[in-house]
Amino acid sequence: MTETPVKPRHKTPKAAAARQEILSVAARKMRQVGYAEMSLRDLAAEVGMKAGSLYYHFPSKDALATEVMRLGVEMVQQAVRAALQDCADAAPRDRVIVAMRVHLDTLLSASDFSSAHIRCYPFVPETVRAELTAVRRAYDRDWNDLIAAWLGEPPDAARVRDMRHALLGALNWSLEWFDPARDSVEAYVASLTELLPQ
Amino acid sequence: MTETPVKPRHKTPKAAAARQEILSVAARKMRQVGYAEMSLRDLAAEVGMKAGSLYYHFPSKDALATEVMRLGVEMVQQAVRAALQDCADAAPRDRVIVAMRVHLDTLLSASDFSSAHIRCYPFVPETVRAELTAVRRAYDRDWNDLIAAWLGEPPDAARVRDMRHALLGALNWSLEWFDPARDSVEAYVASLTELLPQ
DNA sequence: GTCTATAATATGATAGAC
DNA sequence: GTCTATCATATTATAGAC
Repeated sequence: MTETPVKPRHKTPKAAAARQEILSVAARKMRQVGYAEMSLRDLAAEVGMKAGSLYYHFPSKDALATEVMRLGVEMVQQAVRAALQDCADAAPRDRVIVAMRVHLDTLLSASDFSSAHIRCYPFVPETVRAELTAVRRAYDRDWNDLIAAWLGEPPDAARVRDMRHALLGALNWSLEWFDPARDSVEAYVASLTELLPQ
Repeated sequence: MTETPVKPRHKTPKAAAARQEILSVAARKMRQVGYAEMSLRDLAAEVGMKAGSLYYHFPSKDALATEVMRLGVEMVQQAVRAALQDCADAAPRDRVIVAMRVHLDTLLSASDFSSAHIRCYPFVPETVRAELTAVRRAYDRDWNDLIAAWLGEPPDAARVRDMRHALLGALNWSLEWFDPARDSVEAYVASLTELLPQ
């Protein structure tokens, strides 16, 4: 019962670094080509190792994908939460706009993990989706709170949910059309802002 | 130069029926499990034939998927166009709302082809996407016209495009959350209507 | 038109050397 | 920790019988 390291997750620093590299490349591949189309041979080659070596770090392709997608939710959630803390006293409508901007920026430039999650979730194995339910719900709740504060009393759960679906739909769908050479996050957020009732 | 049948596309009525059945099942599978995850063996089994037999009707999996997705755009486009003709004299904003309702209804209940297109397009082979560019652009133009009429003068191409992306994002994203047992197209369209400036 | 049989290839995963 | 080698299986696609 003496001092034991809280979480000796990584056997060595080298293992931790390799694991991180695998996750990063996997996130990029999943975003680009999808879950089913990402082969472990290609992934390993881009990391600089052989397919079999991946199994030292992850027990299965599913487990690797789950980790990528779990990190993806946590990253966008943390980014949005941090930005909201920096404008804690702003008007509720302005806080919604801040959250939209940060969510969008995370998807489009900051995190392959977040965009991989959004693009791959629909077609990932049921067991993987099940493991992501909790983190997804937690992020949904953040948006529900934000939107409820904006819409004001009385709180109408169905209306809040519809607004969340509409806003996140307008944001997440950008993965299908956004071209950094032509579009800007700021400009799109400005257009969306026109749609939010004062 | 005498009367020749305009398009003797189908060798026999039986072939035409089988081809249609294959397309319908493929649309459902693509919507449910995605393009890469749809195996021709499973598809053929659900149609009631063997995998090899599919090649009598389609030269490749890509060609089959292309046809499914092409039909998907045309179906939603025709449904929206028909509805708009029925309210040709309505106010531009109301015509946008009609188009939203019909687009949504086509995705969510009327056409597996349309929903298969939307869900699978991001991860389908580049060659398939290339063949769909023209039909997709045509449908985009319909929405541009509709939105331009609503926003009025002066026409601002970037603003019209942003509005199209926002509206279609809010609609298409419903494939990720809509549950017929809980949600209704009418209710969601009503919520979206609140977001459209008068 | 659909079948059987099979070619050619790719995949996720495992065992054991180093 | 990573490698080589391989297993077991799945895939798209083709050839030819019926």
